[in-house]
Parts: sequence; C-alpha cells; structure tokens
Amino acid sequence: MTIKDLAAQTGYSLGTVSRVLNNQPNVSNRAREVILKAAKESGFQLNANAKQLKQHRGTSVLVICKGNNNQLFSSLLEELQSRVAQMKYPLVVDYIDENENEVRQAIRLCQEKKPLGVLFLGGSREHFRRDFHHISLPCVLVTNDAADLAFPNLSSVTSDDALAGEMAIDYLVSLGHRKIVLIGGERETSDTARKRFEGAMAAFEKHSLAFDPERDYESIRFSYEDGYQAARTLLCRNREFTAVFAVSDVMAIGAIRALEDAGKRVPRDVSVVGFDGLTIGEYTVPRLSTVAQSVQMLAQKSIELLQSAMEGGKNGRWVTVPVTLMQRESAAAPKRSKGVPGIP
Amino acid sequence: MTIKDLAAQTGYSLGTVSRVLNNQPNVSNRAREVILKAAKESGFQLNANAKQLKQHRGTSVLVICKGNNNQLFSSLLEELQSRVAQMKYPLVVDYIDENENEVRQAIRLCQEKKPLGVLFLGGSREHFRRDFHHISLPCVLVTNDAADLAFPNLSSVTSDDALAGEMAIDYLVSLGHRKIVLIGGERETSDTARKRFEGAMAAFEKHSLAFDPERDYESIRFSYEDGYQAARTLLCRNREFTAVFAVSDVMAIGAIRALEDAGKRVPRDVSVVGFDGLTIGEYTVPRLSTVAQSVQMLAQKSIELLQSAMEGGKNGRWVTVPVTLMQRESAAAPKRSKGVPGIP
DNA sequence: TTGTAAGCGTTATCAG
DNA sequence: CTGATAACGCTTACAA
Repeated sequence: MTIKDLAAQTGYSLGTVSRVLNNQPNVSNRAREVILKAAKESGFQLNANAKQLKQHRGTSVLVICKGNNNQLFSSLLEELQSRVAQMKYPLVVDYIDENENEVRQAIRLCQEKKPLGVLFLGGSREHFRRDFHHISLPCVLVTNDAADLAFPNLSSVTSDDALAGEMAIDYLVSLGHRKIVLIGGERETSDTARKRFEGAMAAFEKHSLAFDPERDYESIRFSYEDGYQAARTLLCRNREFTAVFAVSDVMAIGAIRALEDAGKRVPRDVSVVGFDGLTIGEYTVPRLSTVAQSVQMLAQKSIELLQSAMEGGKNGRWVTVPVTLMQRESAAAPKRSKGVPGIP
Repeated sequence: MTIKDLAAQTGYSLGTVSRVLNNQPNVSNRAREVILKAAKESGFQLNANAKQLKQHRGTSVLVICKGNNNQLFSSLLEELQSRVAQMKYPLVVDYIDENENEVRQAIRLCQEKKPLGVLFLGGSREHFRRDFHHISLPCVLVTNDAADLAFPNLSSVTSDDALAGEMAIDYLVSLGHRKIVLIGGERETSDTARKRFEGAMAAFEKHSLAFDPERDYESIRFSYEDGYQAARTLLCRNREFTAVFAVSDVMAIGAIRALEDAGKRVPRDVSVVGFDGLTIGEYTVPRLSTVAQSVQMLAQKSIELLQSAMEGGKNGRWVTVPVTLMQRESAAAPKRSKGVPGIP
C-alpha cells in the first residue's frame, strides 16, 4: 500500500494525500478528514525510505550509543530523553556494538537520516581521528575527551577522569589504607581507563605509596566476571593489600564477590571503591562506595553544547564535569595492621 | 557524494559502479579495482534509503527488542547473535521503549527494511491482537505466549512461567517455609507476571498454605527500587513471613537490600528466590537463588521456529521451554519458629 | 484548495 | 563486459 493507492481510494491526488499525511496547511478539512480516516483504516504508514531519500534535511538529533548493555549509557540516555523537551528536536537512537566503528556508522546514518546533529555515547578516539573528517555536522562526544582531536565541529563532555582516579585513592588513603591495588580497563585502547589510572598513580606518588603495576594492577574488560577474576588474580599474587579501586562499578561488584569467596569480608578486611555511580551500587550488600559521574550534568552539558553548535554555529568546546565521591558501605578504615609489610 | 559522482570520477557508468559496489559478477577486474579504490578513498557509502527503496526484498531478520535496559533481553540478543552463523541471515536489531507499540514499529520496519522474518523480544498481546493482522511475514514472539492469538504466521517461545512460579514456591516449602509472600509484576498488563502468579497460587493451594493477595502480594514494575519499596511495604504490613518470591531477579535484589536494611539477614532470617537467572545474581552477596530461564534454549528455539517458518512455510507453533531452579545462597531453611502464628 | 510532474540515489532490465 | 533508462514511494515547487 502506497500513498498512490490511498489517493486512488479517496479520489484525491498524490499531493493532497502527502500534504495531509504531513500535517501541512492548505488542505480542506474535508480532504484531511477523509484521507486520515482511510489511512487509519488501512493502517497505512509512509515509507520512510522514500521519505528520507527525498528530504534533504531532517529534524532530529542522532544519538549513537556504543554498547547496549551499559548501565551508564542507559541512564544517560534516559536523562537525555527527559531533557529532550527543552531541546526542540526529537532523538533518534541507534545502538551499535562495543567494537564497531561508531564514526563510520554515523556517516552512514547521517546521509540516511539527515539529522541536525549527533551525540556519541562513548567512542574511540582512533575512529574519530581516522574517519571524522567525513562528517561536517555539529557533534558531541560524551564520556571521551576530544580536545586534542581539534575538530571544529566535534565538542566533548567528559567526567574529570584523572581527578576521579585521584579522589578514589585519596579517599582510601584518608581512611588509613597504605596498600591499595587497582583493577582497571585496558589503557591502550581506552583513554578513559588510562586517565583514571594516571590519576590514581599521581595520588600514589603524592602520598609516597609504593605501586608496582606488574603486581598491583589488573587490566580487564568491563564485566562482573572480569572483575571477579581480576580480584582472584590479585589475591593470589599479593595477600597484603587492604583496599582495591576498580575503575567501574561493575568490576567492583565482581571483585567484592571474589573477595568474599576468598574469605575476606568487605569492608572489614578489604575496602572496595568503584567508579561510575550506577544504580545497582545502591542495592548491593554492602552498598558500593564509588566515585560517581554526574549523569545529569553529562546529559545537560551535551545538550547545551550540541544545541549551541547547531544554532549558533559555535566552534567545538571540550568540557569536563565534576565527579562526586559517594561514601557508602564498601570502604572503611582498615583493621589495625599487624606491622607494616616490608618494614620490619 | 553519490554513485553518480563516483561514476563520473572513475569514467565508468552508473550501472558498472553499482555492480562493483554490490559484488556482482560481469565486471572486469580493472573496473572493480579502480572503482573500489575510488570508493575507499572518498569513504563512499551507498545510500541505504535509495537502496532499500528499490529492493523489493531484503536479506536480513529483524529483531525488535522491547526495553534496552533489560538484562534478560541483552543476554538473549547475545545468544542470538552467536547463533546467527547457523542461520544464514544477518540480524538487524531495533530497540524500542518499554511502552511503545512493538507491532506498529514492526510494520513500519518491515516495509522499510524488507526483512525475511521478525523476532520480537518481548511484546504485549494486546498490541498483537490489534495490529498484527497487518503483517504477513513469519514472526516469533519470545518470552510471551501467542498460542491463543492463533495467527498462523506468529509462533512463540516462552519459559514455562506457571511451572516456574510453582517451582519457586515448592522449593521454599521444601526448605520448610510456610509463610511466603510475593513480589510480582502487574498482572493486568503482563501475561508473564500473571502466569507466574497463578503458578505460585497453585502451589500455595497444593500445600494448603494461606495466601492473602491483599496482604501478601505487591505488584510493581521491574526495577531495583520497586523491589526495594515492595519489600518495605510487605515488611510493614506483615512481620511474620520467612520467605519472599520475586518474579524477577532485579526485584529480588532490591528486596534483599530492603530486608537487610530492616535488620533481617538473608537467608538467615528471610529467604529470597528470584526469577530469570540474570548474570548479576551470581555476583550478589548472598548469591541469588532463582528460577532461571534458559537463554540458550529460548534463543535456539526462536531461531529454529523462525527459520522453519521462513523456509518451509510451516504454520505457527507455540513452544514452551523448561526453567531450572538455581539453588544458590539467598534461600535456606527458616530459623526454628517460636510457634506457628495463628495456631495456639 | 488541489493536481501535476520533476527529482532524491539506487537497482535492474535491457540493448550494445 | 558496459551503458542507458525505467522504476521504487515520496516531497515539493508550480500550475490550475
């Protein structure tokens, strides 16, 4: 069933039917009525391909969400949706796999959907470096810094990852921990992971704490299972640590389970601090202490940046939003040590 | 940049360029080489709208996933993807909101993407009843029973929800529990929730246990927070229960948190059994005892049904896959009671 | 207010 | 093997 059939059926012409279906003016009420009724009855829907092929610019903002099984992005998306009213444009969301190229996907969707701008939820700098020059729409990369890429039409908004790493360690140190281990993401591929790591290292140095990446660091992917395994490995290699900082809540939850399985109580025997501030962290036992990203600010800033770029044609800006330490239950002062290890 | 530009640029004609870009035969190696190179250099991508507008049947299977923040569907999708090789067709996944009409969306996408079949991950029977007659492709509805809808091109595969509800209660009873409360979904809108509830009721009857829906049942949406609140409410109304069955793991996790906050230890004071078998349940403290759906079988059966319908033109079939009880840590025998309440 | 006709970027069917 | 040319279903001037 096409618009043509509808025209024949109602006795009106193509043009009139199209106008009605697009809520355009200059149509008699009678025509509108008749055509709308016929459309409803036959369950007619415009062919989006033909429509978009013809239209040279759309009306929506494209959101490319990398990884559909990502709590943080889910929350971010929810937040964006709830703020979409303040922005006048509807959101078209596209999910792609963790290891696909979000920029190439964006290029494809840009000519397909002809959006006014695009919001990237996650993405790899490498992809942007290689392919982004093909796209000229205003874009905002969320949760990854794009400052050094210096594309004029690519802004970014990120949490202050380095500071976050530092805060986590500072917190643990302030509780009295001296021997802290890290569970991190792959620094080679994830800028975010690298920055958090560097922040933590800076804190170690600041507090003159020893840290041996070979022994005290595990690099893993973002999953419960990987967090679990990382903690086990750390436990095998090194039985002295009193605290662990995991660069994501998901990892932290896996780690807590491994610790408990090894007979360590959290936080009595070992403290754990996560990162992200996911909802689940409020319901775990113990509740997860974490450095929380502000989903609200991330969403708000993204929209502001995109909108000002779309309307004012402002150049790329790269902003950082603050994180906040959530002191919940999984971190506490260490038990009185029976002597500092390594120092007789 | 269009195929026309590419043609002009390489000196070949539209037709030849199109043939090259679609890996068709009857093209000289030289033409293929030149055109492919030019395409790569300019980062050219075919316009999907024009392409699909022209093509009268596609090659893929459409998956409509209802709710993107749904662990079960995420796992299911992963499982489907991993089995996609055995099916010869690529999957095109579309996510829609919990409260959108998945059938209307399917209708739209069918004429847009022209898939060979469609897989619904979740869906409401009401929508199917109203709108499904517009679609004539082979379809499979996963996690909701479509038997009574009796559309010849709509199969379904579901877990045995009624049995599952019964198993959960049987298990709790076998551990020695007599006073069990329920946290459920909205029975009016969710068939799944209704069936699990009915299964549980049957078990109560079988074991001659009292159950007062007004007091012992809370109907909520699927979230940690709702599970948390439901458990609190139940606790206020009724301090005697020794076990709770929640119809989803997410609810169960929220409930455990509420119980612990109220000073009840799980499973020492109160046992909790969930439903679904989500990954997170293996990492909670305590690990979650649950009735697990078999994501593997759900995925496998869905694919089988769809494929046989697509190829053999077989009529709709409505299959049920078994669930399995996972005895983990959140359920145990109740403490010795200090006298059965109500019986002096 | 309505009808007509020219594309949008492809694919597919023809002749060459 | 290659090049014209007619659709695909729609929007949008422009004409009536």
